Amino acid sequence: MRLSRYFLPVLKENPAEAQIVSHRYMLRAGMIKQQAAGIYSWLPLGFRVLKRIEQIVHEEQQRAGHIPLLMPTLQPADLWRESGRYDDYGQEMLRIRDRHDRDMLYGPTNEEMITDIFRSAVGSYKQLPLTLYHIQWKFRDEVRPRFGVMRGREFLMKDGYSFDLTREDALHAYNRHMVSYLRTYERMGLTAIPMRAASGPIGGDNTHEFLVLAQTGESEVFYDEAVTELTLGNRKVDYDNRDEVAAICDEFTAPYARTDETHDPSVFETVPEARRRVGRGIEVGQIFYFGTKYSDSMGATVVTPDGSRVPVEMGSHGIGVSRLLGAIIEASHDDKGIIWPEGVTPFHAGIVNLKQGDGATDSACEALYGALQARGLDPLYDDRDERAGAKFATMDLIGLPWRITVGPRGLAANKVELTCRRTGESEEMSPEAAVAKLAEIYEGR
RNA sequence: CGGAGCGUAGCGCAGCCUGGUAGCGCACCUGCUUCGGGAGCAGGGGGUCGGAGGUUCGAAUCCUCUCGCUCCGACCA
Repeated sequence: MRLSRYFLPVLKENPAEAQIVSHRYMLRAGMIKQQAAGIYSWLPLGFRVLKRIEQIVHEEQQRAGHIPLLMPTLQPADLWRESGRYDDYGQEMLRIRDRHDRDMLYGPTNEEMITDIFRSAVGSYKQLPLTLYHIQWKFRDEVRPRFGVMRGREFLMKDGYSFDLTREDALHAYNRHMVSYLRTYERMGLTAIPMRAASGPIGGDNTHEFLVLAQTGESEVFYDEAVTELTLGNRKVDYDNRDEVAAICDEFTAPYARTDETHDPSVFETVPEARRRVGRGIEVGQIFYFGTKYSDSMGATVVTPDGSRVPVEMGSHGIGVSRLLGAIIEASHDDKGIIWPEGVTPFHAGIVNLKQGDGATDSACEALYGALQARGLDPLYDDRDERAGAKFATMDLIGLPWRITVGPRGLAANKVELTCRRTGESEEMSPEAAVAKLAEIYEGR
């Protein structure tokens, strides 16, 4: 993309309403625009990142064997009357009436609807296991939205629903989700720690929240530092192998890691003092096994091998897709702006032309731009007629992980400068070498 | 929903107390100079002061109502 033809409305000054760093930078970098309290337009740069995150979530869900579909944002109230939640949910649920006076709602979640889909099409244990998911906009009419996309009213969420015959099968689905989530967050450059969560009124015994450590996090967290050092890396995982999947879950849940809701000081004391940490975290996902709550009340049953009929064992598993942008920025920024992890960056690299209009630099930049694209990369070429300082400031703000600086001085020796946003380190090399290095960095991503 | 505050140009703000025909910085447009970390000079465009009603000769300013947004608290992916 050529910046001169793009739509990137960056702000030099901080908007007054933004309190936390991710909100400030998302506004300043021209990623979002607030349209009402907790409701945002996604401008081109923000939209790109949102789509990258969404893509990673899709890939990892499907790798785990989960099947995508898409349910509507608006739902009929009757489904929710069946489960009893129409009355339970309270003011957070946005209720709407259509022209025929039918009660509708803007879905805050989809358990009822997915259960309805399931019961109308599945009747036998032979069709299990099944996990269906979608990535769809949700609405929760929060009393007090804040922190930009971290706590909006409208938000994009991946929610998946597992259906199994037995509790044991359902726990495998639970574990499968845990591992797929670990991989998902890792690909986004995040350390998200699974922490035992409070089961709440639904009463399921198995639920974990995934927390990204950040000073601005909403929840206080207590953990063994050892948990932050665990990674999946390039491990191959066979998601059908129960023991393997369970072993990974054991590995990642063995060190103490809890939110204030489930924190147990007496257990925490058993962690060696040098490794005990208290911090704050941003919740970016939750997995939940809840058994037959909805299948019971809504009649989602299957016939078992012995001919009897039982309600299916269910779980629901969510990732806060739009919230992740905020979480990633909270976890990865400096005083100049955002620092995108390579896995989610809106553009792979920025090209800064230091002397727009100079024949040699212009053509060198054009050549680089074409060469990067030929290698399958997506560069942002700052071809505006701006001074160097302004171009650098913009690049730093929008946080592309790599920058190629092209000026007449370096070009005289056939050199451009490749700069890492995260470390600030620069290296001079030929344009060809810069392209080759970037291609190598992004290989496999 | 309890408490506090703010709506004046695209963004950040002053002006309001003490009514008298709206201002500053950034951004934008034109020209010249400048050109490796948000340039300088000169000129220029842009605002029914959130909305409605009221008081007054006269309202951004005072009064009433209303809408929107923000912060603290309770609540939440």
